[in-house]
Amino acid sequence: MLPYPSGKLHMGHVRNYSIGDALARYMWMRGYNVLHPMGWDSFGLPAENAALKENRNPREWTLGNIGHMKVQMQRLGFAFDWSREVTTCEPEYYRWNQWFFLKMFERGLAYRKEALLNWCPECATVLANEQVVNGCCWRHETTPVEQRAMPQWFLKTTAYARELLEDMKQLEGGWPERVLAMQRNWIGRSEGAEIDFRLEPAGTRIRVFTTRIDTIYGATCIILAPEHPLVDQLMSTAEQRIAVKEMIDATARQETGQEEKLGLFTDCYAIHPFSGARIPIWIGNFVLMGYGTGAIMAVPAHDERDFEFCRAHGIPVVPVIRPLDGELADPPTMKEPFVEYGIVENSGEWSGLASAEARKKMAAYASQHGFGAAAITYRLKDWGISRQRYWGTPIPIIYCPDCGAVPVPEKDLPVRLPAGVKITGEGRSPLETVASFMNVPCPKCGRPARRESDTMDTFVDSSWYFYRYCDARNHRAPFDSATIARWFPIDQYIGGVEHAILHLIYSRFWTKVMRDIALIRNEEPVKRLFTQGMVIKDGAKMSKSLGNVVSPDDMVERYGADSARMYSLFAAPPDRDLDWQEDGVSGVSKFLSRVYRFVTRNAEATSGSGEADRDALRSLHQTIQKITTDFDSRWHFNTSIAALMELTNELLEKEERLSSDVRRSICRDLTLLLAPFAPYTTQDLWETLGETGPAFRQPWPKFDPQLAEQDEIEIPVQVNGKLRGHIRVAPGTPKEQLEQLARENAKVKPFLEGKQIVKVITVFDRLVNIVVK
RNA sequence: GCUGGAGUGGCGGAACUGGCAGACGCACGGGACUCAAAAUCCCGCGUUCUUCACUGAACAUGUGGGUUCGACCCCCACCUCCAGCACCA
Repeated sequence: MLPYPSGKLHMGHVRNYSIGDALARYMWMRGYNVLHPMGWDSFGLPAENAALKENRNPREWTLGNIGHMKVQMQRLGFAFDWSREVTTCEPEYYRWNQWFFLKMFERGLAYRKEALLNWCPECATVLANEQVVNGCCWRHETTPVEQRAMPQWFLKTTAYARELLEDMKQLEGGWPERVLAMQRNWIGRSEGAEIDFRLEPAGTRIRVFTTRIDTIYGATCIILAPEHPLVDQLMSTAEQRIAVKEMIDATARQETGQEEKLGLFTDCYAIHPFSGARIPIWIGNFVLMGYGTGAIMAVPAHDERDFEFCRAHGIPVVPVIRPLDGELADPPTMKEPFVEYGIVENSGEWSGLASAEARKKMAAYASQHGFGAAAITYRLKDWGISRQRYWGTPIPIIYCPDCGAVPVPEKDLPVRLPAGVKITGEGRSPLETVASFMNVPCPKCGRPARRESDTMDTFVDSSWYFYRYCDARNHRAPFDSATIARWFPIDQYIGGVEHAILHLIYSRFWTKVMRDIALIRNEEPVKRLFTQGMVIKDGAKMSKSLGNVVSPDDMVERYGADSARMYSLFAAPPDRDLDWQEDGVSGVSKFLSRVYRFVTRNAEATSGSGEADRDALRSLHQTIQKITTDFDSRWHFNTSIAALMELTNELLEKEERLSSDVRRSICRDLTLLLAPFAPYTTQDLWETLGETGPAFRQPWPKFDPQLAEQDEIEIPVQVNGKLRGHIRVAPGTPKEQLEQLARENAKVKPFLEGKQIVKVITVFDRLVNIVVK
């Protein structure tokens, strides 16, 4: 066995794949043709960092790892079509990643700019936003990340912000509400207005974004983010600049949730565009450069943060919104701002209007007079895809001293990763040190130029791997459009909720871009999404970074692949978190052994009375119905498996009294019912039964309602809603008769004596409830 | 604070459309087989009371109300836990 780091594939993955695999097998048995792309994370951070530590060539190492992971998955018996496997770390996949990048570059959807990046001094590398936890590196929880300014490539996801948000309507019902909520929140649309304040006396405009233009007469100062471009101009002395720098540093040191609102006065003033008043310009650390315009108008009377800031720095509070059921607040006695809508007051000609109306009219006025307009702002930011890493798709750009950033011509794709690169861990892109890679002639003018040394984020790979899977060996295009039209959008996607705002936004974005370049016609990649719960171990999510993983290999060793897989489905419904308690696996293992023994000893002709045949067949068909329903509607595989256990228990009890023919036919159906969950056991049994071919390609057992029908049912009898007895009747017994039998029942009678029967509620075939007084 | 979700035995969980609460499994206790152990099989297993016993009763689905013949399920208020976002103007 190859060596590999702790649990590359762990029970969290196994659970995820077991759900998809069970469903795929079931769909096959129901006669569907199923394409089943499986993604797994085998590239990127953990692999590269581990390699870095051991100072080995990441390519060999990672490929070995992928190979091992594949072995693990094959050992676990996932019915994935390996011939279509998409390996995203091969030059052919790079080619198409680069091809997409060039298409986006042509359309202005890929651009380069200087940006602040998260930097972990411990790892000596950059981190993506999502890898920063509480201001620290996710791998070094006590090491705060630093910010480093670096030029980097962005994909313009913001160009699709509106569409990504609006198209979520198409996903409603098919996607879990919490994922939609997270995406809505992440995209963060807010409707308001942008307003220009003139700087006095220079006349430079400061643009602010507000959702509450109706409160603008209450604006008592302007606050700029410390990183705002105007700050340099307004804070011209050395002391002032040092003060700004200190503010930025102090803010960086603060812990999340305990921020203090720091402020600096600029000694400058701006002119209020509505009232003409002269208001001071401040710098505040709570104003974010990354949202809106990086500058706000502070309305302390009607915004909590502004209130806190202005009170702390002695800036006046001017109430201009009157509550619908109250009076305009009195500044000296105000304890908190009034943040709701109300009636506008002290606002010139706008006084007396309702907030909602004032918002519209004031924005229109600003627009007419050229100092503002209604505006919509999104929280979503463009996707920074540059990584200073060896392992990834090289960004196909060449920097020429004369021509600037020149895209690599399509005919020269793919740009391959050079071999034999030493990973130094110094935090610069490893490719930078490879002269043969870096130095190339400019594609435009032919003079010496240098390649881009960064590689792409691995989320680029996962954004479209499932498209490629449908046509994995295509060398002329990323995939064939007609093939995609046949398979897309994906009917059912299954994954962890941790992808809600990463992979699942990126792949939606990628789909929209591909649609716009006429490669595909579907607008969304995934019609229905299922998010399985996490696997919890020792109170925390099972994950590589936390090191609390349970290796599937150990489980396979001890209980077998089928038991490990089945337990991951049995222990909890798939959408709920699963607390990993290893003790439970033995129960599933015992169950499989019982089935195995039952089927193998009944595979050949046996003898038996046959008096229990009817009952056994009834239970079998009730089970078929139950599992079929579970698959078709709600995927509660835990109850499906429980039903199979119940059936097996009953069959073992009745075994002696079953005829040979019935035993054999039940063995056949039982084996098939187990096929989606326990592939190895099933296949073994299938062959033991003298059958050939894969069990999971057999037709799913057919439910026969006549065989499932009960001859006699037990109906509960209640008195005043309390259970007092049961009556046994044939199904379909008329209500009158049920009522009669209920009254005469020996258990029930004592509760009726001396009482007056008010009424009797009889639910056909279900229940009788006698109401007495 | 906002958003989404969850609270049922010692534990994981079941109860599908408002109709027998605790399926199935784990753990535990008792027994059979065995020199012994493992494996396997059988029985018991919410709490309290009641009966010598068979049995029977009351109370139980986070808390408090409500609707209903009947509520784990629907409505109102609250508590706790988990997850995500969080100075978003």
